[in-house]
Amino acid sequence: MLSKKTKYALHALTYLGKHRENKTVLIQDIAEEHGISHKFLENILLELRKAGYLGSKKGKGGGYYLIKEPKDIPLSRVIRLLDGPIALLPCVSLNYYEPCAECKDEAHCGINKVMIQVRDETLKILENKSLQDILDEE
Amino acid sequence: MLSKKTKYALHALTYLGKHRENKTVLIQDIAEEHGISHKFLENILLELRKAGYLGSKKGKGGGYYLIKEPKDIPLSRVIRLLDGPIALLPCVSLNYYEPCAECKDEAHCGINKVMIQVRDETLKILENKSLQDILDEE
DNA sequence: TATAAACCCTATAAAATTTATAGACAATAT
DNA sequence: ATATTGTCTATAAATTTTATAGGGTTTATA
Repeated sequence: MLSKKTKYALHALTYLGKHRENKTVLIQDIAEEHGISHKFLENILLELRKAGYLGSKKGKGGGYYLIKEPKDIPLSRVIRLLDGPIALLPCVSLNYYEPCAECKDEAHCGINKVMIQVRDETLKILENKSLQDILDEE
Repeated sequence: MLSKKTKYALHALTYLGKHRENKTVLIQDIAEEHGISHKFLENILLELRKAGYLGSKKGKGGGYYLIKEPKDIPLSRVIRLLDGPIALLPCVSLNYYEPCAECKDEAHCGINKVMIQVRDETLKILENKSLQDILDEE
């Protein structure tokens, strides 16, 4: 399951995607819309900005806005950013690889091999779904 | 990522699958093979037995053994049993459904709709990979 | 029939992670 | 000037995961 962080990130991105005509959107507005903590959301939006998905403007009249096209924000990226690996095991993660302590010989581990296949197929799904797909459904 | 519980379960199932000629296998043997806690693994094997994947025999000469064909143990089942939902959000889980607090109107939530698609495609993968596939790779 | 081996079961503790909060700081419009 | 709004880092609270503990029950076998 996705963490609340990722879930809130998706809601925030969706909200921003639906309000692209506005120059900026307040954290507060998104937080209120979904009944989530302003401060918690703040940290999430900050991460999204640092990752290059959002722009921001400080001071009165400030706020956040999307700086990428919704079609260029795949779910895989959002999940990796906030939740970490998409792979089911550390030993098959492309971006967060770590060996599994309990595995003596990764090269001959059937679990490893199968999980690589699962990872590749899962990635295909999550790379092909983007914020645009979410917006299209709203 | 899978929990250690699920990961250990997969290792145990693999071990049992590779030792089907033996009548029984000791918890201790599996635990030692992978350097994991005997007691922790005990609880996991118990769950696998209660779920109908393993049989056990008490007393001297006892132990665990597979009672299902490896091809009839899909990854989806093992993951659900030990880790819970496969769906990325509670609101799209088939087996562990719960509404999302921050979502006002599930029927018109694009995130919900897209996650249903992701769930269905993910399920296809995990239902089609079984313990047999792991064994075939060893 | 005594004994040791092995799983059964429930409870609890420890560790790690996730979720949430706090508060001082910086930029900007008016 | 002042109020507004994002920035950033630290810490606390809550939850979940991981691990341990220990007394049962069953069974083979000497």
